[in-house]
Amino acid sequence: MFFLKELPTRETLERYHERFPGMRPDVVMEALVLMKKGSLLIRSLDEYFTRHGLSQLRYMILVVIDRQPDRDEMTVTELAANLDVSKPVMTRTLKGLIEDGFIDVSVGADDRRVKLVRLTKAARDKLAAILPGYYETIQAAMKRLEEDHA
Amino acid sequence: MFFLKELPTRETLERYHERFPGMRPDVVMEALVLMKKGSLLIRSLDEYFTRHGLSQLRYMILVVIDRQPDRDEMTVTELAANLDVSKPVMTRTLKGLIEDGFIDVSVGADDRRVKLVRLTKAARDKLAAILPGYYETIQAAMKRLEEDHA
DNA sequence: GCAAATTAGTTATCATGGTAACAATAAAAG
DNA sequence: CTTTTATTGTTACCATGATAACTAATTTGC
Repeated sequence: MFFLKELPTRETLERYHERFPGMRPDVVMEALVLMKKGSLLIRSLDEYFTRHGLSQLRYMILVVIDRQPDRDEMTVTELAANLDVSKPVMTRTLKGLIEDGFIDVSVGADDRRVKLVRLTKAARDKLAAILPGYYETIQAAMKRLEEDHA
Repeated sequence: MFFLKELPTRETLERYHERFPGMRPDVVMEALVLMKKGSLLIRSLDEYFTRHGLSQLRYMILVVIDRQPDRDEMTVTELAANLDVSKPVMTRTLKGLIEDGFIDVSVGADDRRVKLVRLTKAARDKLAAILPGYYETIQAAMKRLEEDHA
């Protein structure tokens, strides 16, 4: 999450440039805008997911398993790597998805350490139901960003 | 935080466009890139702050109080509003800053409900020590983004 | 073929975001 | 003035990210 309701103005950054000559106002400004816009977008999506009993990560897990071209199951480690979260977070989040009936788990046939994670029909239905609103939410948030940050 | 190590390709989004005609691939693509870039930037900065015994929010609190043109103190509510976090989070974070000797607190003279939050010399020193590396970190992260995401 | 090293996943604990409900104080309504 | 309403900041608790340390299973090296 990035905060700062009001970013520093370009003038303020120019003034800082005198104290810190290595600081490039245009690059820093761009970075601040990026962080702020990204955070606002993420916040909009989080709200949308929460309203539908999911979260960014819970949703992404379902999508990533669903979008695989060849297989219909993934391991915990694969999911963690694909979604760039730690394995303990993945374990905990999957536990919730199992409890909610979105995921089935089986033990790997040849490697009994691995857990194979697969979507239930409920998950595929959920995804289909949620996707249009997901895109709408993104597009509405992007429009707001353009208007505000213009 | 936004995840997804690999964003969907434009082609994948075009294909989704057939199933969800309301979805505009260019807008969604731009949003995904924004969230990802913003998250990576925030992550870089978080690491930098952690290495220096701070956090995004702890740092921002110090900066925001320091950057005020006319006053040298702020209330808890003002800080929470300026930094777009809830008041309980502000209370807890200030507590840590007080323990670390970065902040002094006094009770409002005319309104005894408010707490006036002021920087110590240690905080101003910390800010001066940390700012150059803060800008370097941002600029290095931006460079990485340009290279990777080119 | 067995000991050592590696890997998959979990548990325990911390950090840091949120909301709900509260006490103390101030402001508004009568 | 006194009662009601609103505001400030806190406490208690939940959600979701992280790391460290663990168990169980597999692989590697001799």
